[in-house]
Amino acid sequence: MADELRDLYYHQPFQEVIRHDSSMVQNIHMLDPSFMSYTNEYLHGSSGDYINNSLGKPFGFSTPSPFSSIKDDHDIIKEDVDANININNDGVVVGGGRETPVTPNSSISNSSSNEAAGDEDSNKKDKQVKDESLEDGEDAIKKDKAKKKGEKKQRPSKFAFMTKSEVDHLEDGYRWRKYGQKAVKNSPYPRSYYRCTSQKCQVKKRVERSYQDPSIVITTYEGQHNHHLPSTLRGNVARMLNPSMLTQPSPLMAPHVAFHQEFIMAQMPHQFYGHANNAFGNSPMYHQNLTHPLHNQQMQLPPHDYGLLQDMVPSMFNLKQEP
DNA sequence: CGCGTTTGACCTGCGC
DNA sequence: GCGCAGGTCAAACGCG
Repeated sequence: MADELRDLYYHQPFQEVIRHDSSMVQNIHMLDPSFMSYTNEYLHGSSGDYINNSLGKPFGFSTPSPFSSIKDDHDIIKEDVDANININNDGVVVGGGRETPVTPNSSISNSSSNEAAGDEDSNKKDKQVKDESLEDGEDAIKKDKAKKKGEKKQRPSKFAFMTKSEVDHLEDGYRWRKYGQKAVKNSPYPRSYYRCTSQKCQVKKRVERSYQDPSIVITTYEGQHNHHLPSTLRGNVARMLNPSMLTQPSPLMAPHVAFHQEFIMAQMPHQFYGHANNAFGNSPMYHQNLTHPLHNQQMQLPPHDYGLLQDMVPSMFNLKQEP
């Protein structure tokens, strides 16, 4: 891809998304999956994870996908079939018997190759393999190899978004324990690895700063929480549902943090914030924040795309209670 | 003392 | 097989 083109695609998603009073968090934007693929390749060299998990199309563009040079769309579709998600030629994600329309502006990066249960399973498998190898060296290794031969290692569900923030580790309501930090190739900024501190919860997240725009933090969630928000934080989240919070932020939470958390959770797909997300059902603020950035972006699009926004918002964010 | 961070070592997957 | 890069582990440490 030509360098100018890269720059164009890189900057496109961040055009005037949302402004907040706080200078700390100026805008938040969910990553379009293919954009995430692109940024990761762009930022860190070829990264199979994200490319393989690509869905949909990049911001601000209709067909054809400008990222086809990175990976053939058909390949992407094939891989996402495995993930119980498919994409038709109009960029509509189809999966699990439901259709979720995704506009070219769709910014959710949900690379769900398997759900959290699978994630947990794969983690357990990994541990099991380790344990076995400790118990019985050669046999375990043989078993392991046989497993690997027969089945591809499943990737856990991932969900990435970008945030313009001065803070690296963004408050999102859950408690995280940092378990690693690595230098990122071609970037002066390290990548941090966090794990949910709740027992038996296997959710992880990676946090890194874009070296192209150091004000942008790229957060990638992996897995699904199997527990509710910590109660103290949940109280704050509930408080944020009150539109008056716009002028009266929670005293326990800095305005930018409160805003940030609410925004993240409102945008996050249900599967990633299963329990907590329900709280945002019909919050006026919730809609205000959601439609705003998309609307702004939509201004650059052909009129027919605007209709998709109406389809997308309810399907993505109308948080239905699971039976 | 409990909890979270830091950091070097180690493991794993992938491309050549 | 080798080297590289990403990801994880776990001991040491800091903090409240």
